[in-house]
Amino acid sequence: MGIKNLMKFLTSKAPDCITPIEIQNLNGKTIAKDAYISLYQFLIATNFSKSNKTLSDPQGNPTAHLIGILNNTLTYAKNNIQVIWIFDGIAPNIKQGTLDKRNESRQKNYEMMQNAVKEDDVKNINKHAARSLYLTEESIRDAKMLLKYLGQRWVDADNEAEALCAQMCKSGVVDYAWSEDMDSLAFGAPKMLRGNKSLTEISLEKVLSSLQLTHNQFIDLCILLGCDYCPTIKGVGQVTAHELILKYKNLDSILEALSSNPTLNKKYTVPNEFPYKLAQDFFSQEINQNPINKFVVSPKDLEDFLVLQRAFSQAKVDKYIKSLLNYNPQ
DNA sequence: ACTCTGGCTCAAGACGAA
DNA sequence: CTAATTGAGCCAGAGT
DNA sequence: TTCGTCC
Repeated sequence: MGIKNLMKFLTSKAPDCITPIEIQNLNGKTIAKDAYISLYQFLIATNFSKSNKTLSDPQGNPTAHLIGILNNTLTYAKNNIQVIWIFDGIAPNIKQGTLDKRNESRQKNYEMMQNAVKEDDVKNINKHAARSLYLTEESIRDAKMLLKYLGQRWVDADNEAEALCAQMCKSGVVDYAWSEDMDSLAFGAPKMLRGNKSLTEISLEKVLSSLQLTHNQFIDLCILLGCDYCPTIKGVGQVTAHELILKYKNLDSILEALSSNPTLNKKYTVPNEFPYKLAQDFFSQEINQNPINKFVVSPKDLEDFLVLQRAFSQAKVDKYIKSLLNYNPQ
């Protein structure tokens, strides 16, 4: 996932492009937020790392991600920040192998959990429950429904949410692309945000000026470091990758140099399958901007859904709605 | 001496009562 | 046989 | 600041 070691590399080679930012300083700003990454964080943090207990309603529908959305929305509303949640569409072919593998592993873990349940093996139940965690269609539907009732905005991306976040930031629809994945920079987001409670801002302009690279050269650097869409050249890590690009200007020339220079060729071995052009195209493609779904707060729907259908405490939901309306007058 | 790699370990969200 | 997350940080070890 | 709870 993401660009391998990019954060580490930037921390050492371009420290001034990374700045901690207080949420108060985002007052009036708009953010495109990668929804799946957030929802997974909520699910995993709540279900996996702590008690291994799943938060759900009596019917077994997960609710951890809904709690996350509620807290998140209120925090942003308090600070006068507009969020547009971006949902992933169809995964690109280039990534399908990884996804299949993940799904298979989840499925297996789910079966193992069922077995553990039969044998009343608590330790294994927890273990495999955690590893079979995934966002179901129903969970996503719930999440979108909740965002709707909360008066939030969301967009379905055709493909990678990450890419659309970056595109929206590039085209000025939003001020920031929020993601944990450093791919956003490769996709060209001028400003990205990471983190939840303690936020970090990363400026693409500063990245490029510190590293003395154009954006296309930066994309080449990301490919050399390692991304989801292309293997890496063995022997080339962060330092060498940067040096090679500064010296040869682009990936084409680097490969040319490697193949024509026996010494270099021996040192750095390019894999047989090295579809770097596909990766380059992928990072620099124009993304279709799908329509933004926009809604208004609906206290009644919120109560029906959360209290009646998902077993949230009436008192908490009331309190929540009250403060949301307070910060977000209709 | 510098760089890359692999193996290891740890934490993983938000709130609020105490 | 075989089903065990992801990433980040840190350190030892190997390659140049 | 820590720790239990959120459903």
